[in-house]
Amino acid sequence: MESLHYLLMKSHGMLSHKVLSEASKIGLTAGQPKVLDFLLKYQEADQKTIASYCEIEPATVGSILLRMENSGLVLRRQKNGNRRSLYVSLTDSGFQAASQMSAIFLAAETEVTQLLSPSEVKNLKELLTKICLVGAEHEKIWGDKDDNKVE
Amino acid sequence: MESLHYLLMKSHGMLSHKVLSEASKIGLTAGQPKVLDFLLKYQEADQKTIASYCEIEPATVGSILLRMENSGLVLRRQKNGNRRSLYVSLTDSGFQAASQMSAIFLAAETEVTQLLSPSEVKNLKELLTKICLVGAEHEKIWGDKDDNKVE
DNA sequence: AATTTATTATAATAATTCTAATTATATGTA
DNA sequence: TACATATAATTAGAATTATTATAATAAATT
Repeated sequence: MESLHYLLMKSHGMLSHKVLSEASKIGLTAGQPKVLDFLLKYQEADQKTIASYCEIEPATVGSILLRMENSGLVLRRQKNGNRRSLYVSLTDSGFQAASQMSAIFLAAETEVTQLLSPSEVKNLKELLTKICLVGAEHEKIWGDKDDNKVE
Repeated sequence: MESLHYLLMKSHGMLSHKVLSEASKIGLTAGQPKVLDFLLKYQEADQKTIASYCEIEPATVGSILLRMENSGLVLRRQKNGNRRSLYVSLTDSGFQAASQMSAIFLAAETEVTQLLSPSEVKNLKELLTKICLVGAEHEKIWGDKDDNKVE
């Protein structure tokens, strides 16, 4: 039996490669799909929250968002007189790209889980969710923004 | 329920961050732990095989191995008169580093699975293995099945 | 044997990400 | 208010990764 590290590296790598291959066809670069995924789900957030969700550094999110802003996918603006945080949201063009990505995510997930039954997929997601909860204790993302979308 | 893509990104990211944080303390950079993991398990291989295992591009493996060779972790040499493939193996120093990494992998896995029972961890690994098998069909590492889907 | 095709690695370049330090802003406290 | 501390984003520079093209070699075909 392979190590968990290997299995996660490989599973994530396979899914991610499929996603990025499709994403590049609609002009998106590597860091952008996960940001679009977040914004489609949560509408808007400051950059620090996006960094935490995407498991990348705040400075990296900054450079990704700069490119996305330049290509018209997102807006960054201040909110409620807070001049320290920048709130990020999708433009119409960004919403369109995010919707396309959503379909791409789904197709890639279907492909990599082709050997699993629906109940196994559900089981897998529940187990992975328990791993994510360990990190969530530090980050407090889960729980205050609750999305009850069903599969 | 979050998407599989998100759950894999987050789980892998959490585990990977813990691993890399420890790896940097023993002088290893981001790409090196997974290569050491492979070599500890399989002793030696050509660069293409390592790339496939690590889910990264062959050219990227080349640059990772160049750095590892320069820092004395691996050897690259020809084998059986084949001057096209380079066979990579661990030096003593590389074996030592790989052993340290092995303990680090284990500790990180234990930490991120702290909310799972042993049987749940086993279950999780089995499900992830089924995902990895889909990729193996294309890569013919673990066996050959003909696949009608081509991109 | 000679030619063609496929494979493996490398080089050069570009893009991405990370680390550390900096700037600006907000919050807390005397 | 003044000051210290904490927070959010950015900048600069280094390191890493991916992409594309090329060289060398092996294998296959004629």
